[in-house]
Amino acid sequence: MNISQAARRTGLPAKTIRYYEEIGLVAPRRDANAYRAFSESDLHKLAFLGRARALGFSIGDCRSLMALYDDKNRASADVRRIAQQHLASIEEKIVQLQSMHETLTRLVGACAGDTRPDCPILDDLAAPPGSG
Amino acid sequence: MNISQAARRTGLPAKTIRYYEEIGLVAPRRDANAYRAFSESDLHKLAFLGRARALGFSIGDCRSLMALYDDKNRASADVRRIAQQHLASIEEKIVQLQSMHETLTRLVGACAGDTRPDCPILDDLAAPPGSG
DNA sequence: CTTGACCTTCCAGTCGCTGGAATCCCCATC
DNA sequence: GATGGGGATTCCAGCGACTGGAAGGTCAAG
Repeated sequence: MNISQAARRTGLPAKTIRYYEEIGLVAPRRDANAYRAFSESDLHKLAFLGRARALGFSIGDCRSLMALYDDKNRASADVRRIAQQHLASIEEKIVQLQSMHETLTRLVGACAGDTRPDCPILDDLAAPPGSG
Repeated sequence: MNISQAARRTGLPAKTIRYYEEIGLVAPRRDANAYRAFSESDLHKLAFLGRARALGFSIGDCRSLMALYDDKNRASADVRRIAQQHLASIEEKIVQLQSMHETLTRLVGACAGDTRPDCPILDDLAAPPGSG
């Protein structure tokens, strides 16, 4: 199967698939004309990667997760640890974003958004409340 | 004032300040020895940038916001539009992260996390529920 | 034989820094 | 005047995870 078909089947851009090969996440065999030939197993790996990436796992995590998937003697604790750490970092990001969201919502709410120059958003960026 | 003092006063790493100069966000004058000499106005700009970046604005947005800040004939609507677009993108990110969080929480909760290989996390990555 | 859709590789760019090397400057001490 | 240490400077490379584009090879159809 050609790369464009593999792309269609996995939902990953062909460019991304090539990149995954380059960094050693998949290794499709090659036809005589040097075209990549994807097996069902390759597709399975790519789909695995796609789902892991969609859950926000880093490429490094994906590599570890695939290795664990392949290791039939794995301990599920190892998988769980990776997932839990990722979960924690997601929680951190959410907290940060929510804090930004809160501040921005307040500022946007305070700004008239008209043709006049007065702007609480800029005021806050120039000197946050309680600074003087 | 030297760069290290400017860094201390603004809370930005010296490297970041140099980078901001490189991309034209600040333009401290230079002493005879080529050392950057930061004025209070430079510090103010850097602090502005620091706060805007802390709210997640892109460098491009920061540039626009600073320009608006300097433009005493600005319309607050222009500022508000930038902030609102940013707010929308933050909301998008939060939604995405929350969706990841939900799935991961479920998977982590379902995984025994012991020495056995059975792992719902890997099962899900290999073939999500409802796929066959 | 040409057309056009595919495939290949390789290089550059994205974003916002960050680390490091090589060099220079300034001040204090001996 | 030499030396040492802590600044400062520039420039180049790299991060993560792709993405875009150029230059060229391949294949099936007409």
